[in-house]
Amino acid sequence: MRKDSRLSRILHAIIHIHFLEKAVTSEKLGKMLQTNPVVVRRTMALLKEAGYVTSVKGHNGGWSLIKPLSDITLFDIYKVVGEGSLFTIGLTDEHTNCPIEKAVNSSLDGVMSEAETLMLTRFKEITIESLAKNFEGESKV
Amino acid sequence: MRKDSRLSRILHAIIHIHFLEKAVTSEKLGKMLQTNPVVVRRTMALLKEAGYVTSVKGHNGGWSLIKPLSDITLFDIYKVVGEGSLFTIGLTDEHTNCPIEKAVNSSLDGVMSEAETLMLTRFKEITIESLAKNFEGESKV
DNA sequence: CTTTACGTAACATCAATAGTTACATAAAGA
DNA sequence: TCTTTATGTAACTATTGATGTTACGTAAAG
Repeated sequence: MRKDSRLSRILHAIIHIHFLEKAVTSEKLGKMLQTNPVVVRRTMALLKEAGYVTSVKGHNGGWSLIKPLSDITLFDIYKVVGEGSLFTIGLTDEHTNCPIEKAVNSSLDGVMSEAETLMLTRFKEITIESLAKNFEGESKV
Repeated sequence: MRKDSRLSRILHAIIHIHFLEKAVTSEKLGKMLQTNPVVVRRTMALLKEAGYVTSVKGHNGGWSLIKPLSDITLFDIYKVVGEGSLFTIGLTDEHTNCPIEKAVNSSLDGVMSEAETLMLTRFKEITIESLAKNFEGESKV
């Protein structure tokens, strides 16, 4: 199944923007992320809507951060990307009348909920700033 | 993203088979699972290959359990379905040279691995028999 | 007024399960 | 032996959402 890499991509982009002095164009971000400028705009639009970045048109335009990375958690960005389930495992018809199916779904759902809670808890503990410090000693751009 | 409901579906099927006296045809299982007999065969073939059920052709044929449900865990069935990642979150190019991307991927991967470990641990703790007992007091077939 | 960038619509691509049709094969039963 | 019942599979199509791409529109700088 094709994966949703928007979370990973946004994090990557936001940290690059953080380390650059000027506004960064979608063109440049596209090269850094190895993707298309339109995809960059589409993805960054989510961040903009959530109030983490601004965009400026025309010469010297591009994307800039509004909030410091220390104020943004992985959970914040996770919410930006959206609500889709975290898991590739799907339950069958959830409005079934079959008690067996209900028991199976309930059990799987319980385990997935527990794992989701764990993940979101971790996401809340991790600031983007801490990610940006995870490669000390290496070239930062 | 389209979900993989094979795990849920196999569990549902295996418990129905358990509660029925005779071998169950793909046709009947299809009705119970609200799907197509071919999809049932395709999915059950995985179970057969792993040695949990047998199939018999011709009159009075169909699917039967080989092992008792108490000997099968949710983890066993999870393995039957296959190795695809549990998460809809994907990492970007994992062979990148960009230290930022590496840090991001590493962090996301850490959280996902922890959650996966939790899930698989739970899966190992849950027998299919326990699922089949989860609806006492209700009609069992 | 030209160039630079974002903003966005519209469409094609991809990936993996699910759904469907069609037919081969094996086993039971008359 | 012939018919019916089932599995076993191949070969498609449908589905779904991110991703990739082309094409314009619009705003801002020079």
